[in-house]
Amino acid sequence: MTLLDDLSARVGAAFAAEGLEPDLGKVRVSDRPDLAQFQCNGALAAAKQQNRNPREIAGQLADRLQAEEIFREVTIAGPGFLNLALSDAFLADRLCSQSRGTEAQKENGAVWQVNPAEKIVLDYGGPNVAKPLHVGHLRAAIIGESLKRLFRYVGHTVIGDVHFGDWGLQMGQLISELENREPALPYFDTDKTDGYPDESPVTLADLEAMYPVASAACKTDPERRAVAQKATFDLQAGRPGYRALWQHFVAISRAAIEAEYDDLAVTFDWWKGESDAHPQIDPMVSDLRAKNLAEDSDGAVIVRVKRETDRKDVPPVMLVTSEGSAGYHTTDIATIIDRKEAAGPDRMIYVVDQRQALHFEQVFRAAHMAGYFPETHLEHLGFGTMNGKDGKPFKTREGGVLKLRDMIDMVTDKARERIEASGMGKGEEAATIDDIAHKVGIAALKFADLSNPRTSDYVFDLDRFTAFEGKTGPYLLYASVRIRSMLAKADPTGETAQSGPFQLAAEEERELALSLLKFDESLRLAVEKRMPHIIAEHAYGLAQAFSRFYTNCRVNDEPNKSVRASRIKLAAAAGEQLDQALDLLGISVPTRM
RNA sequence: GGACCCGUAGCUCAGCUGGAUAGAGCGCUGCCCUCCGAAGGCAGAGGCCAGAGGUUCGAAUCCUCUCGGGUCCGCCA
Repeated sequence: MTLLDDLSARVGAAFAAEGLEPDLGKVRVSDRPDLAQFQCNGALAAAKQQNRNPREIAGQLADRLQAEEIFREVTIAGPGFLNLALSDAFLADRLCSQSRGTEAQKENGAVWQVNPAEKIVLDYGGPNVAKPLHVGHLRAAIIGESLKRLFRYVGHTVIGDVHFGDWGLQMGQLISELENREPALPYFDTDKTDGYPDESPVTLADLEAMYPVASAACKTDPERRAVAQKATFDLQAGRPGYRALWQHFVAISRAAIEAEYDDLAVTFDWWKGESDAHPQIDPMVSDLRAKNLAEDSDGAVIVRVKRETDRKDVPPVMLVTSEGSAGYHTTDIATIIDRKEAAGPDRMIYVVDQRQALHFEQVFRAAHMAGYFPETHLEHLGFGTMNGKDGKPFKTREGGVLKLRDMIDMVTDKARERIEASGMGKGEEAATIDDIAHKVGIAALKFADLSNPRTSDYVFDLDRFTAFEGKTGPYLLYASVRIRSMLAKADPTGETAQSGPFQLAAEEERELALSLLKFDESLRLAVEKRMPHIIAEHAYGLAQAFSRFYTNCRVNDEPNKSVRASRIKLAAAAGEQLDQALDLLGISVPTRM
């Protein structure tokens, strides 16, 4: 139970005792920290329902609550707000059990656990063979990785799936492009059915160069397009040479893409591709026909998913095009079947650009109608675009799409500049500096992204993101590193933090304790709303609370031994929770800066 | 044409299941380093919450309309 749930239950009980609805006792963090720590506005609603004076109701509630030991002070204010302050003993006790809990639950969870726990397939990839990752993949990766960690931390089982684009027309385009360039290769010899070379005939650079050429040619030249379609068809039908070639393409692309994701500290459990769903497609189309859900229309096969209650136009799902190929609706529905068979999950969640919202709605409806998976357990979590300073989706100076690799280099270089300018890392080896610069750069990028609500667009601003001051990733890393370095000096053995009670006498100690205790509520909100920025906010608020504490409370040279021990414990708890929060955002902290 | 999202401080953005004096970061002004690394701390200036109506004891938040910006709307995925 989170702290707010606990308080709400207690206040709700007071409402019930007054013959009022207990739900009205909902407690939240006060929006007037100068007046109270927490507040409850339920007396106003109760007064409305019963046509009574809100201040009178609030007064009766306050009398009841004041009798409870956990409240230091319960007052009424304004039209009937209940203002609550908790006793220091309760805060200390609660903090103590939270710290113990964190210690004891390291393996299986957090200060707050979901109930019931689910098995979730989380899709946050979507890279394609032969196409380097670009900024469009960045947000899915960053947000998805964070959600994966959050879900796991609170008890869910999560399978992260990259959903590799390894199957469509692009494959035929690449195969036919290579056939044009090097027709003598054994893969194109129709008499041959096995014994192909183990070594790929092309490098990653070749592949990445071939794709745009092939793609452009197919757009302008119908003949080229027909050849590519034929190659796609043959590949899918199992032509041995094409299959062997395809495996090379997939393998070299995957290695490159996986390395880039690694750079972002983003990992996947499954590297399944669209090809894995392919065997499901034909039976699925037959099944949909048998269920009278699929119908012919203009030479194509479609599934109508529009509903009477729709206010907007929901076009049908394009199952098979008039050219006879499966579209991406089809692949996505087949993937649902494949995932269900492979893992039997309770839920499937897609972290994909907001602009795909209609697509997923169509797919989910079709899957639901066919009885493949309940629509209520299929979620599309859309996200906004990362824009340039002109407010339009981020482009390079030349107007092209920025590769992720270049983006990472850009932030890393900037981070290195900042580190050198600030005199950090002096005396460190070059390799260490490189590691720090990389971590700082990635933290800058990730925190800037995750501190915005998932659904919002935001503006990419390199200087702002990489600053060591303010609400940035580098600042939080710095805060974490400094807490650790301070503790190493004050409490080299780490023993102090293990024993002794928390003593909360100074206002800053109390505020830091409160900030630490709000973590559970942030976790719950972040998980329920699927919004990592709530954790980012919490991490920053915690760092601020720590700064105030550290500015105003002596630690190392505090003469009173038990006060000193308590403060060391507080600092250790803050450091630990800050690192935990950063980890949930997918941000790794360097040991030194 | 239809549907959805968004207009909050000079800038970048929170807050939106209605509640007290609308918050944060950057930038700006003035103070503050005898814990550890000034990362910051304290004080301050800066807002008709796009505009107009409506519901309500109470609206940045809910409803309607207007203006401005963005996105999507069956055969590429």
